[in-house]
Amino acid sequence: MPAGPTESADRFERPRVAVDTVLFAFQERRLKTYLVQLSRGPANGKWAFPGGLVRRGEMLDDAVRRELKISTGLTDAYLEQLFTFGDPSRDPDAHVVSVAYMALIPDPGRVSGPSPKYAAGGWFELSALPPLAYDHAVMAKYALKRLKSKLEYSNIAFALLPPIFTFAEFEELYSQILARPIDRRNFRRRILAMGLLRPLKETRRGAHRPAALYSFARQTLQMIEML
Amino acid sequence: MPAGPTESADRFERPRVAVDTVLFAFQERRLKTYLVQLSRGPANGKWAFPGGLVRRGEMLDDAVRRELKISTGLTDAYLEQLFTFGDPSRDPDAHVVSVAYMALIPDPGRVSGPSPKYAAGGWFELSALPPLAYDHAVMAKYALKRLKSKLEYSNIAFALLPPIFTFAEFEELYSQILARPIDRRNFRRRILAMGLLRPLKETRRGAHRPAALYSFARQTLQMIEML
DNA sequence: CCAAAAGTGTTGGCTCTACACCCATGA
DNA sequence: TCATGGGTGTAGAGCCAACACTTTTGG
Repeated sequence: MPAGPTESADRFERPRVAVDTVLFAFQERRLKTYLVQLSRGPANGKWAFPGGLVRRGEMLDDAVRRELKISTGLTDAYLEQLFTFGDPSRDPDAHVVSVAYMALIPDPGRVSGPSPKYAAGGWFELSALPPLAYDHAVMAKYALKRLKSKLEYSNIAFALLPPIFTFAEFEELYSQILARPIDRRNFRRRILAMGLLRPLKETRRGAHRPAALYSFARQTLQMIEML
Repeated sequence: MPAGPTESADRFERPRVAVDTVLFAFQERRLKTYLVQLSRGPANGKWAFPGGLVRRGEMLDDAVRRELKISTGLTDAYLEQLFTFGDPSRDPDAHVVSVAYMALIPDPGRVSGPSPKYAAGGWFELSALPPLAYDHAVMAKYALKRLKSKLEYSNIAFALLPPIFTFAEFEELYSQILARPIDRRNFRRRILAMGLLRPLKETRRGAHRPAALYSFARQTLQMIEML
């Protein structure tokens, strides 16, 4: 005697608490985000950011990490709380208050397929998202806005880049995510002057002139006026 | 046969959702915040920001407005969501996830006493807060930080000032909240150049030279580089 | 030797900061 | 006329944006 959606909703006296995670990675010179395809519920077939209900006694961050592990296999990511969405009609099935997080990782290749809980999972360019469930399109906009603004006044890029990278990769990340061209000379001068990056002695050899390698001076979030 | 705190906590399968509101007003040349004194629960006697549980089917903003009305009689305020606090041990009595809001009003004199739900209520200077319940001291810091930074890149001051004011009052608000001296000439030049304020034709007569009056050009939040 | 990406300086304009005196009024 | 808060201008320094060619390598 399974409960239908409506009856199910009535079983809860209070709003439920969930977390949803907008996971970003920079891959093939593009910012991408990870989505899962729902296989049940009123939004069946639509895509969504991975998320789920918070358990009793669980920290919000722990709930995010748990869901991230289930959906992607990831055990480490930079996490930042974004906003809490509480419109009772955002999920037609029940009153779910969702705390949205942004997660950043340097290497999207490490992500394993989603759990059987979902029909599918994959990376999407932000300009070509499939139809999103609930209010997740709003979350996507909100997350991108936050990421853009943090790029301009913090060293948050460290969470999207591998430990060692070229200056061109660093600059490409900025110009792609901010969606505007960046003056190479001015940008390099400013970044190096503020000591954000640590120049390494090695270079990366490729098809052309070798590129000097850098790593971040600090791997923790620092607020700095950048642009 | 009232339930004790422990038994009460066990009745809920899931975390509960609450809102708490850090209400700011600028009065007597000082930034003040409104606190209520708890008259029951494990934090009995301590002070806290007004708040309460979100009801089923209720928007978060509506819950904030409802609690604000109960605690202060206010029906209008600028509201902004700050952060969601979800540590399960933040309330020793139950797992309560609290969505913190900042509220701004121009006239603290309008606030009426708190509901019988609370032992007392009143305005406090931020430098002299009484012992706060739960994690409300963290909320206070968070709210102040947000207010400071928004003063620097938006016209949010409109929500803390009456419809008509002198430039000296406007400047005093900035220098007090940012806790640093402001160069009167440079500040005035910049603010007027960016068209943030609308000069009125009247002046305010007092004990000394009359002061020109201003109002905000826009009464809605505008993001602008200010300082 | 050619293609492709890496790397490098200067200048003019603009913005920001520092700073001190006169003005208008009521008492 | 005096006390008090209101109101005003300039100059030097520092910062920012615009801008194009040379270098290094692999193929």
